[in-house]
Amino acid sequence: MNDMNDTVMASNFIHNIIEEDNEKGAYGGKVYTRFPPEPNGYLHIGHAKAICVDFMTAEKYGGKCNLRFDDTNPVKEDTEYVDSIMEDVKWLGFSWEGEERYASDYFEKMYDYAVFLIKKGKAYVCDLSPEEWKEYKGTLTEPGRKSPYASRSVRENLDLFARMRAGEFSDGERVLRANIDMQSPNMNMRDPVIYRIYHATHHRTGDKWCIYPMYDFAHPLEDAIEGITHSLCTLEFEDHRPLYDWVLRECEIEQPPKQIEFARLELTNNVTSKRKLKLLVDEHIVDGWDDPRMPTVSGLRARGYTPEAIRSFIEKVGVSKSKSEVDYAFLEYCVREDLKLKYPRVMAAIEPIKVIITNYPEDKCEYLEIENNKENEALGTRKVPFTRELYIDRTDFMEEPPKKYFRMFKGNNVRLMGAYIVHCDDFKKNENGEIEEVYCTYIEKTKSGEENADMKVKGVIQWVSAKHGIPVKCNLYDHLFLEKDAANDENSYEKDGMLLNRCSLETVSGFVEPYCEESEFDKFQFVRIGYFCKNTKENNTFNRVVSLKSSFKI
RNA sequence: UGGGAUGUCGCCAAGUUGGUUAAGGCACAGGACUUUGACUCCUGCAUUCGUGGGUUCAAAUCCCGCCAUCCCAGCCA
Repeated sequence: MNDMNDTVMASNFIHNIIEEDNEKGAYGGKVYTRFPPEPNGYLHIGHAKAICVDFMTAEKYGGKCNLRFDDTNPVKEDTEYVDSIMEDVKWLGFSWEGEERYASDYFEKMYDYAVFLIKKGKAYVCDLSPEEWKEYKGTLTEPGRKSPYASRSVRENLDLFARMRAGEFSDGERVLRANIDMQSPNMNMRDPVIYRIYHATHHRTGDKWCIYPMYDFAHPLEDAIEGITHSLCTLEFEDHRPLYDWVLRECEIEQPPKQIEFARLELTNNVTSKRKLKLLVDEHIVDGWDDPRMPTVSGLRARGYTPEAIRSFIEKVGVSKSKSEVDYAFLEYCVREDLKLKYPRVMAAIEPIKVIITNYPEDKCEYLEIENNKENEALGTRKVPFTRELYIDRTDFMEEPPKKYFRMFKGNNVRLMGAYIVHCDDFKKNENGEIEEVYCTYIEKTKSGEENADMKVKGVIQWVSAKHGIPVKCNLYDHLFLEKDAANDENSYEKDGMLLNRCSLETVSGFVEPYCEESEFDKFQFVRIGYFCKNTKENNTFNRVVSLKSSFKI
């Protein structure tokens, strides 16, 4: 259709379904979706997929998307989460249709529908306790038996249900069940509970209600009330679809929405379990839900990831029904891709080692003009102070270089990015045998534009003036590596059934270039460092994106 | 023989009204370029579509059997 110019054809089976619907004229060609979180926690990268799928599907077909808080369980939910969810959705760049919605706003209507079902003989009040119900409900392989209360008269059911609402019964004493089929091989269809009693204060309706609808009853009605056409959800609700359709049919909804399930997003070495993320916060392993190492939307934001990068990631991953786990490297690729031309780049020495240019005057300071982003001239230049004492990244110097190492080592020449070519003469170690200082001499007239500038050197490294550099603390990794990856790491340890990689929790102190007054440093968000990776294959290099925001946070 | 779903390169994932050599991206490898070993640019990377049969001139696509994995027995969502 409109993707002649799209370089990437994102795979998405939902599009096919919608296009089919549109051809048949279903829903009058309209597409109306919704993102329906339960306000009981912070959003993570997995939710980001749901958000993108819901909003982008609507966007693609010129439709609308609601934000709806599915607040049908007062004991689990809190307004605390509502704000953070709205903030995260907005940050991802989406606008929902009108005001945010709340399932609790439809409680009265839902109640009416329940009464309607009772009148049709499609729902009954059941007095069985949860324990007793277990015996009636059967198992996965054995059919269930009808509740002895299923035969109550409509009149009695109406009366009892009204009294449930009136608060005459205590929690758990009675429920309203859908009257469907105890023989069904689908457990969801064996007379599921559609209303239960909770004498609890709801975060929005307060004490107005003491009966609350169950998800399976409430959700299809919420969708119907809002005029949703395509109700997108994750795979585990596949078994619920017959019930979803049953509710809509029995409630005689005219243009019933269609539930479509897709696989949730899993990332390698990341957890998206609320329980585990909460553990990290509670145990102070991280500083909070928005710690830059967390896979939460707010964590990603703090880490310096852009909404554009996350959206493009979700699009590229595609939407299908096969359970999958996407390589974290793919997310990183999308972030680099988005950041590449967008932001100025500054130099840094994350694990610093001091370099002294012995033939450079002690009191001299040159301000060298360096491009902010070689690939995007529009980002201009900045002036970076160059002095006799510098810091370079520890990985850019080696006492005993392996074969193809062509950065700094004794006897070698390297280019200090944007500055001189220097010759490494010697180095000094401290009592622990660690490299303490490296001594170099700069080669004259090798600055950009000077006559010896084209002198060939194989290595180019980053540097920061020791006098001017700004100290930062930085995570060794930009996110937590958990579980599988940690299992391969000798430094990993277990915490409440969760494997953590110690390295991922450690921070190092380093330096970044000073902000230059004229250059509005707040726009310099990212430091890019190419260096020898200590933790993967030897001689392997990679480019790391570090957010200064996250660097300062720790 | 509970029910539902999924299985295409290390990771995602097109392709499923059967029709030449099975898209694309990530990762990886090799080369060119390079004042970031990045970026960019070339090149390579599944005779094979979970598996065994069958139908057919022709199957990843149709049929049958089998296997593997995931989900379902909350008065959670």
